[in-house]
Amino acid sequence: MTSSKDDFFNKVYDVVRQIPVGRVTSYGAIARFLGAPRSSRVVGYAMNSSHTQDDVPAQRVVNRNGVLTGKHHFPGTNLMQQLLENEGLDIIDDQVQNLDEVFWDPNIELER
DNA sequence: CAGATGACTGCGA
DNA sequence: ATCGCAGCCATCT
Repeated sequence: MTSSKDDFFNKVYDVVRQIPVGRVTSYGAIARFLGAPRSSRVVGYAMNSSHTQDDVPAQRVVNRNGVLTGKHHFPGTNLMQQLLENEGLDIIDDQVQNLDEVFWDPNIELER
């Protein structure tokens, strides 16, 4: 099926699913991997619809700062932080620590 | 159809 | 170094 823009969402979900446990990535990295470095916001929008996908660990997707910008979109209040900490990550003040160590860039790991 | 919003990013002051 | 503004693209109202 020749998909259309829906394929973009699908690609986003696919990349997010490939994020290893204990790692995180940024919206811009995913957007860039999809060939749309300027569509970082659209990636976030796709995550907003990620609730339709059960296999999308959206908690592993943070902004370029390593801040859990989308944590407010999760049920509860600190669920996103708890999930990441459960994966072995250190979160302080809704911000991922050692971001350089846990950062997972699809453009590098997947070598585009 | 047009305007506003958003889980972002980069540049300028 | 910190704060603010503009750009970009898809969806929502």
